[in-house]
Amino acid sequence: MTRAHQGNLAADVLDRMSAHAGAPDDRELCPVRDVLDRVGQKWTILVMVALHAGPRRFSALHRAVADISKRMLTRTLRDLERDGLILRTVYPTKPPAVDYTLTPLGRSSLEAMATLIGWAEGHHDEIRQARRAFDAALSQETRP
Amino acid sequence: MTRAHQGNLAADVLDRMSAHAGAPDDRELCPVRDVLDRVGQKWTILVMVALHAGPRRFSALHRAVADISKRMLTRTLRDLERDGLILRTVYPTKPPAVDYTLTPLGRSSLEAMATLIGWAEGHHDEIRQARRAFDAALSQETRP
DNA sequence: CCGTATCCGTCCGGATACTG
DNA sequence: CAGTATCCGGACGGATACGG
Repeated sequence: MTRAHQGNLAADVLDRMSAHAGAPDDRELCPVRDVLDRVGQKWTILVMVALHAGPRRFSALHRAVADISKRMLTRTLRDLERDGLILRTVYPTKPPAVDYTLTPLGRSSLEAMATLIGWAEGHHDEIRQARRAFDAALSQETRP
Repeated sequence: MTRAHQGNLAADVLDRMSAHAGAPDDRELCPVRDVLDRVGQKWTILVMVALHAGPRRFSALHRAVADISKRMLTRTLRDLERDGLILRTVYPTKPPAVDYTLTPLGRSSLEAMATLIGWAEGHHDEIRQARRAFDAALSQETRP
């Protein structure tokens, strides 16, 4: 009775969610909103993944993520640091160097995300196919 | 060599992501963006969870999610239908009735989401604590 | 090197009113 | 009942320029 095995854990979580599903979840009360909003932010995942292999400096991250602006990289890193998912270290050299590392909390969150990422990879084709079918059906009823 | 066991699967996914991390992921190429953008949408998860227990009608969903507007409920349902995650069925009664059901694809995606939801529940306190610490440290250096 | 400051367009999403 | 139509504020996020 310590811990359900993989298969039923999901159902367990979902059942608990169904219970208080209609609550006015004002972020303080709803962990799901709080966490998933962050995950949904445009750059969060990419930055976390870039950090997965080890500590990275600001400029290294800027190169790794490629099409992120400095502004958005800074904002994303600040948010993650504030949530305790990454650690920011400043070395008082000249010019100063800064690096970012995943905390244990950050690593565990990344592993939770990996489940979803894996699902995305595995089912992306099905989704794209469903979309094409939907769009095709739509344009046929509009202009027969 | 067929398939890694649970623990290493996450690392496996992440390693593959690290590889092509800097690609100009224009949605067609990057399943991660594609799927996670949807997950990050404000109402997606709540609606999916509401559907978890079984088929629901439009008005039932409207009550279940509580503070969603009809406009946003409609949009969310359309998006999910387009992606093949839910199925919309119209009964030509008078007035018409419509219900929504998770497809097998939708159910499997919900289970992937449940991992993240579970993580969120388990670590929300740590995050809130990290935030308080961060904010406290910030206001001290600004006004000592 | 590592950011902050400022400006500004875009789009998400809420409120409201109307329809078959 | 199950939506669509329209309006609109505000947040998200990019470009650019500047600072320690």
